[in-house]
Amino acid sequence: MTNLSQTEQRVIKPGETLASSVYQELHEDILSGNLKPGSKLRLETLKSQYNVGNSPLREALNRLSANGMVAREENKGFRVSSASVSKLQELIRTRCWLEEIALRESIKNGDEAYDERIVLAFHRLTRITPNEDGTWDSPEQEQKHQDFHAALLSACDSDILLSYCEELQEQTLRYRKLSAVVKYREGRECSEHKAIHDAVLDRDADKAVELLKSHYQITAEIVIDSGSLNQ
Amino acid sequence: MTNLSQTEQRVIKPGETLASSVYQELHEDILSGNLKPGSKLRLETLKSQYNVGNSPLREALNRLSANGMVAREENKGFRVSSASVSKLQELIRTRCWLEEIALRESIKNGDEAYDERIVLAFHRLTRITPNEDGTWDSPEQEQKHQDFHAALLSACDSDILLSYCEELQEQTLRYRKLSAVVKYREGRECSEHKAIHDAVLDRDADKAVELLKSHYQITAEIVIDSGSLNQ
DNA sequence: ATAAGCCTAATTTTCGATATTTTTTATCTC
DNA sequence: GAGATAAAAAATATCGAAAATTAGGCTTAT
Repeated sequence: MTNLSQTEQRVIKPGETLASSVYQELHEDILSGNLKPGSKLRLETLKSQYNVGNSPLREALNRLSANGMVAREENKGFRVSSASVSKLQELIRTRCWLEEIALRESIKNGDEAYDERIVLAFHRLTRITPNEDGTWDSPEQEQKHQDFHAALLSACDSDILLSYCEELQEQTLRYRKLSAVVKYREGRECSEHKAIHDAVLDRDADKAVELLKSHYQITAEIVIDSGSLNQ
Repeated sequence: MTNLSQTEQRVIKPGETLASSVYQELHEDILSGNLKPGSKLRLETLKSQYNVGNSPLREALNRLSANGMVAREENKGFRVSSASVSKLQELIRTRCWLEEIALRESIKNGDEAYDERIVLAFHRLTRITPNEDGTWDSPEQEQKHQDFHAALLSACDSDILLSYCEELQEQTLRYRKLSAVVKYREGRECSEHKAIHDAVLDRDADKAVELLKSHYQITAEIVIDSGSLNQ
């Protein structure tokens, strides 16, 4: 286990709690792959690594197990939830179903402000610049990518559905990071986003849905083909 | 606050933990309405009422807040999540979307075993008998009702989707119990179930979906019309 | 050899007490 | 009196140690 997001000096923002801070750190370390799928999360180890006591740690782990990042087994503690090809396929399938609904609803309900959110988010996404080494991934760029996809669904008026979509988005991100396919697939991905952008602004729901779904499926296939998953 | 599911003598089954036991008790008391929507959940109070310490209680509350039964606010503790007409409407709308998918998938994938599960669950549902006072609600009967609806979706091969459906089902149950509309709407409800049963066995997905959705919408309207919710 | 039972070490779970934060109450000023 | 400020009270969040559970190794009997 390499160095985690080392908490040299923890800063707890007002209105935050130690537990939520640890939650975020664990969340990042799972997404980034510092904590590998299936690996045991021993409390003593984590306590010293994250420099916290028992209660906030347990609280964070319980919250993580709620959204599928961590698996809990009674009296046997916690472990990072495992990853497999079949789980990824189920994840993508479900994500396509749910986002189709959210996208159709958004296109149906979307007003001028909705269009503007999409245009703006897309603009920011196209403005991202590559790193020195030619790769495209960085936290800021990943955030803009997420923001664009969130904007697409932002006129769906079911917060419940949106929260499920967000959960699935995070799970997907973990797989992408595991396989080091975070790299922004420059040309291809950019044109895919543009096509979705156009279809939504045209209020062409069928086309937008098809484009979005294949966008996810292509990404998933790349992850699978990278061969970093078992089964 | 009336008497909760008083833990005269707590029995912790093997492979269970105190936290999960308290989780179940709290869950029941929220569903049953003993703990009212929006009411504050003071730790000291709960500790003495459920006769447990700090850690298992917090653990249970955190788990409950994950599936929407309890709302958590940093540094301000927990409260039973509030209930309103608009929330119920969002809930039902989302539930219809998700169960439509799960039902269509089930009908598509369903094999002989699937049909048998439905027939069996339906048979058990029709065999329920009224209480002495003519009402129809009891834990066992409610369980059979749940089992029938679960059977309808049981050939959908996305566990993720099914877990979301289950979450929404529990939320819906809370509303039904709040409004005391648990009472099995004898004739009407029974024939609705029969119609769904038939459509599914006929593999008529469109019809089955329509029937299921209106089944949920009718129930929701009854709850709303009962006038026990604000807004 | 193999399986069952016991013992010890490692780990998770729980408790009681302490620290921190929020809410209430009382006081002061304008 | 209204509004702001500060102390007091209440409630939440956290810690460190005790209790309970599980896992692995050892012995013993078949």
